Amino acid sequence: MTLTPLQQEFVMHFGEMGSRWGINRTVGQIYALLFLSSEPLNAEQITDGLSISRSNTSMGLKELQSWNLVRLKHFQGDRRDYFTTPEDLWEIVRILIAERKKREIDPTLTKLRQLEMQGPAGDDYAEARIAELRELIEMMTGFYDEMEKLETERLVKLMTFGSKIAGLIDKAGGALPTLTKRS
Amino acid sequence: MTLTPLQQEFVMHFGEMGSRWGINRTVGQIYALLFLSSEPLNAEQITDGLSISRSNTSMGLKELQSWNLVRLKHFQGDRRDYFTTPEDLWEIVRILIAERKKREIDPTLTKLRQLEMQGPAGDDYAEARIAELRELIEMMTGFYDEMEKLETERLVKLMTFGSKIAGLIDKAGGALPTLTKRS
DNA sequence: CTTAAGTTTCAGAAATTTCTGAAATCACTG
DNA sequence: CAGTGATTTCAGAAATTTCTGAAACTTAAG
Repeated sequence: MTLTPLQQEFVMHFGEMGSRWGINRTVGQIYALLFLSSEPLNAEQITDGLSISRSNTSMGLKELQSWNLVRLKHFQGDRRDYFTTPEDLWEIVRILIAERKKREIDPTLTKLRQLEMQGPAGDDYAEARIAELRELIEMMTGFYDEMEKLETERLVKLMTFGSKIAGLIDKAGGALPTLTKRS
Repeated sequence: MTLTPLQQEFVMHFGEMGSRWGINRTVGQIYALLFLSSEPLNAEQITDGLSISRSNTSMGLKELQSWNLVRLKHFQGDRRDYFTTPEDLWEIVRILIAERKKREIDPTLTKLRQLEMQGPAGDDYAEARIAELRELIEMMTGFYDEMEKLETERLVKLMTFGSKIAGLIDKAGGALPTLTKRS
């Protein structure tokens, strides 16, 4: 299992970006390799394609599975697991956003609500700030839920509207809401 | 500088979430503390509020400044630097998204374009996959650029449209585009 | 039941990241 | 321009994360 120079570069890049994306180098590399492979790969192929230890591959695949980013495949008469990434890139994007929301936002929303439940703490500014943050996050996750429901076709349409968007918003909802604050 | 229990919990939470957000514990804590403080704080107040070393505070503040997440303030007759977070939460959101895009997306887009420039590498599947990924990222960043331009009022309106969004898209852009792929 | 292929777990090694205290730098004041 | 208060830098210590090899586990076949 030798990688082409193109695969090499792509895989290395994903490895380097891994830490910025909240996964580790190996996980990034495994994902990149699967992403570029037209055929599903098994753990051994990944291990030697990336020159890492077999156990590291196993950990990485487990991590990718917990992210829902890989699909399992089997072949007749071969009991090894084979892995792929979803063909449809939009599905990958949806998964990524959903998982990041789950890991990076939901816990904080829960915590903010919990803090508000504890009742007045005698620090009006902090309490107001927390409430405001909670409201903002709720608005954004509400919007996310709506986008999530849209079929890919509609999403693509929305994304390609370009500068038409502003006019659309104005036409749709009547007057602009009154502002209560200025930054 | 003693923190109230509310501040304590909030600060600790941001510290714990820090690593998931791509910053370290201290940076998360410093930010949380500033976020809840109605008054700007100087490095010493932060240092002893969080019981960390003075140099760690300095590093953390530098990091936050590189993220554009804090504002510098000065007082008459006091030459120490005081720090705050922007009052307007929407501004914070905008900054966060812009910075994450810069760190997590732009380098990859650059790399993908560079790989395509290198010309045919004799791996059709990988090449197609890379092109497809590049196109998708371009579409998404194009959409981001549009959203970025919107004033907060319009953004809020869009976000609160809820289920009206789908209908709006259909009405605005004529027929749905034909699909070329199914996942 | 035994064997063997495949996979996962886990304790410690290696690497990386974060944090500290001391020293260096900066910049204002008298 | 010396002195002082504030801040930054930096080398090493501490903590955390990642990676490995060996052992344990799982499952199917003979």
